[in-house]
Amino acid sequence: MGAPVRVVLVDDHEMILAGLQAMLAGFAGRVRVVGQAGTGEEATRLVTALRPDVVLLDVRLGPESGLDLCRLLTGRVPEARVVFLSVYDDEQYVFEALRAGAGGYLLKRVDGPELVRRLEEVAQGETVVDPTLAGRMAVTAARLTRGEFWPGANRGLTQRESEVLSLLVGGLSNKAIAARLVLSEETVKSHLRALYRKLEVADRSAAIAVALREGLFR
Amino acid sequence: MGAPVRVVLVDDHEMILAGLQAMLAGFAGRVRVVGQAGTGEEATRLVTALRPDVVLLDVRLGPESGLDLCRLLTGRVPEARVVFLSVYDDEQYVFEALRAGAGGYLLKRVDGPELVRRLEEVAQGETVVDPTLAGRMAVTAARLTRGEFWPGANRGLTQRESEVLSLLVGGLSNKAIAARLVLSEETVKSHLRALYRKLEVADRSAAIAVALREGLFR
DNA sequence: GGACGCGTCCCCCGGCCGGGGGAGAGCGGG
DNA sequence: CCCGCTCTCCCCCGGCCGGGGGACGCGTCC
Repeated sequence: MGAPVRVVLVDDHEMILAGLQAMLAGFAGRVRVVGQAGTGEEATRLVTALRPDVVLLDVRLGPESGLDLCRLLTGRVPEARVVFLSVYDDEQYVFEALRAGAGGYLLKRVDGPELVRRLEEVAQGETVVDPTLAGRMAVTAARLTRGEFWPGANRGLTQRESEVLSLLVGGLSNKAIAARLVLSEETVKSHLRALYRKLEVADRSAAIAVALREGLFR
Repeated sequence: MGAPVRVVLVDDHEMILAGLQAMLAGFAGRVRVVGQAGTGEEATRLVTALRPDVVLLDVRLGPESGLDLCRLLTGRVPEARVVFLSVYDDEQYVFEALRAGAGGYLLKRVDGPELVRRLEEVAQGETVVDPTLAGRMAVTAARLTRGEFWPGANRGLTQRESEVLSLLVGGLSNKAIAARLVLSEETVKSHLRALYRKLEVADRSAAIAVALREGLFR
């Protein structure tokens, strides 16, 4: 079995941190919490200093994005595996998390023994995804991984437009896209108008159809 | 919670059958083994007669193929969900199993409580895949699912609804769909409302996204 | 410095869309 | 024979969406 898995917890809710500590307390031989942080900045300092095996990270970190933090951490400390802990059981989130370099995506309803098992697996290089989500994803997966990261340039799409398009393909409304990208709805509409012109379509559903046909999505 | 999940066990090893029976014996209120079979022929007879919620199936059935049996069973008794139980933790097998209409793929190292939980999930329509496998699959994915059928996942769409959906996926507006099918626009809207309910989405773009994800377009 | 592209945000307006009610016809099974 | 399902069509209404105008700051390139 070897040494216990060294874990850093990151969540902006004190309660969650305490809960996780309690949950993991009974498994001292297998998992050891070596630090906890409430903000991205704290987390970055801790992780670079402690170089843990796993970082357990909430997707929403107050105003900050857990995804951005994940990208930062995996870039800076590649041997530390980032596992998201979230309440959102949406496949879309999982894909974004994995694309951001995450080593796992678990739902907050896991219990202690399962969490410990997952942490051990992830420390050994496995990628762990909540089983219910993973089941659905197994069927979806092929399509989404077929394209590369940002091949939107085929139609002269800008970076931002590609991002908007990928969310559009995910079936999100203008409002939802705005929320996801932290933008005004008007800005999203503005990008969409440009998108429709470039894709030579009249509305969002046709845009989705074209994007999928030409593989412009993510 | 409702009635216990009715399960039929299929394996060519007497020992495995006995083991499963013993494992599930302690959960009589949640899972009930209503039959067991050692061959594909036996299994087919049992399943068509008993119409269980779940069929727990070994991938290797002596000389016979569990996959073929799965295809047969899902074709003949669509409401019964087939879950494979295997020792092979190879992604390839999982994809083949899902393509054959399976509702799940678990490894023989599951313990009682987890197996029971999985059986309940699968009976409720979830697709369950062993977490370690599923994690890998999420990243590696594969090319196997491209445009394949998925018997278990038809959302009870009527003929007409499917036609409307396929045009919807093509990016057509209500008016265009009406013209193509020689219908009133109101009729199209009526079909769409039913479609949104069945796909559990709020609008056309989300419907397109779901349809493409789940491959229920024609 | 000026032109240009990009990203952000704002206004107005008309039309399409989604949700809530229906209704009537046909068809098959209990 | 009636029930349930499917398919067809209707009205109203509120909200979302798409298209037309912009504006401003920020970089880059010449």
